[in-house]
Amino acid sequence: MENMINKLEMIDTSSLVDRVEMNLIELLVKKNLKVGNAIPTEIELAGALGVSRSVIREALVRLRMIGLIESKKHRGAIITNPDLLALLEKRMIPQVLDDGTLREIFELRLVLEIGMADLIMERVTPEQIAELKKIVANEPTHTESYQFQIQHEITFHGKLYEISGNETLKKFQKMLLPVFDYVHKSGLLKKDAVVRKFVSHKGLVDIIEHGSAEMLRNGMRSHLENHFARLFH
Amino acid sequence: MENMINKLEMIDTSSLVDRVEMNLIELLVKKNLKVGNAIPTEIELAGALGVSRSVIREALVRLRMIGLIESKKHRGAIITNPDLLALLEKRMIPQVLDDGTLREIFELRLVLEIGMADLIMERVTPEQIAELKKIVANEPTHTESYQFQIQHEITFHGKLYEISGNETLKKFQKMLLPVFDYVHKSGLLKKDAVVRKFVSHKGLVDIIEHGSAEMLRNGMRSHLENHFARLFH
DNA sequence: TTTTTGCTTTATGTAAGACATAATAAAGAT
DNA sequence: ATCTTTATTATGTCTTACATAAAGCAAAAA
Repeated sequence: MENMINKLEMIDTSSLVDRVEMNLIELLVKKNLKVGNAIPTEIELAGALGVSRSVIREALVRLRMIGLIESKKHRGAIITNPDLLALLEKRMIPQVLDDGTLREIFELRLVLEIGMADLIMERVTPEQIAELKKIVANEPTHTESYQFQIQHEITFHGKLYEISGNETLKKFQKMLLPVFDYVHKSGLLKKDAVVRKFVSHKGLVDIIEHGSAEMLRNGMRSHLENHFARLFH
Repeated sequence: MENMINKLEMIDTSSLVDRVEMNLIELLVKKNLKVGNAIPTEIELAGALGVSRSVIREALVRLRMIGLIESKKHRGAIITNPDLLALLEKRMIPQVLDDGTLREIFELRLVLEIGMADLIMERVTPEQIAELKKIVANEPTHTESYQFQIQHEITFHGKLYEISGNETLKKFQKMLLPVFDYVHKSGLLKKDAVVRKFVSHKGLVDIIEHGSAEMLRNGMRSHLENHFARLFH
């Protein structure tokens, strides 16, 4: 009895749209279509695959949602260079993420900022160093509003992402921003963490100008110490 | 003339589905629905919003694609906790990503692995160290097949992601795997890089067992030196 | 009583046809 | 040649209809 059941294979329970979706992705990949190329009209696809237009439409909506195509109203769709993260951004609604995930995303930021030291040191230009100096010159004092201090943090660290020269990384950061704001405001992290300053923004700039990647990694780790402390205890 | 144009407001060019989509997201967020709660049927939603079922369906497809809801066939949809990266995974089709993005994603891996040193050192357990030792004990020699060596790389580094205790991070790695494979096989990176071994897997395990986060960061950076060299020259 | 089988209900999956509308191209007017 | 009008076309939206899978329930079988 048991072994009889085990012999049975899962039967394909995918819907028509599921198969059409796969079919279309395959088509796009196989045909090696370039960015900007138009894809056939809904009616043509429906005819070619022998399904109704509603099925095609639904499959196309999916492709659009995963960023494979871009639809122009009343004009059809074209292949697009998937902006990997623009879409993720839509899903980044802190209110609907559970606490564990929010925490993990917060960790991810720390990981990224420490890990990108090599990219920064390799690619930073003198102009960018000047810009960084200008930013830290306007560093807010402790007496200024919380919101203003946060904004300054974002400006400084955002600049670092920019210097990394990795667009994907930068988009990632942009996407994570609302989460940080939310995590800070919510009670997710222990509020009563020590607010000691370790390596300051200015210290980081000094390292970028005169130091090494290794020094920057360690400096950044120290700079983020408060955050780590709040995560680990 | 100019100031006249500036006074004009962008007119709303969104489609009905666009608005219904926003409406539904708002509904879900506002009602503070919990994971697992069912949402009204398509017909009810169509009635309530005064639009046709097809519009509702299309909006629901979008919500499903961004992971806000999960549909059970013929039974309706329920709220779900969005798996941030499951969707991204679908878009990770190396063939449709342009070279620049592929390169950036490759960099991202290096950034992550260096940056996650602190998470590893904070959370690694004695059992996990034992597992790591087992993995490096089976290290393939240079004479074994390329594919086998790659597989071993994945096993080892995958374990590190696991030890980091950050599920989001781990999913991220899983998602990036096909890209690495592709990047290696394509001519995107200079093939003739020095294939010198710096810190070995075994060296990393030693650090994890007896060293510090700082040492692990530096060790990992050294371990990945070949990759960096190929990126930076 | 327990288990199996079949029925009914319900919501979604799929189809087909119709018309509205916006973007573009073609034709016509100046 | 430039501007305006008019087709043309593909998508956007609506409607209706029917097929089908899931779930619960009732009837039948053990």
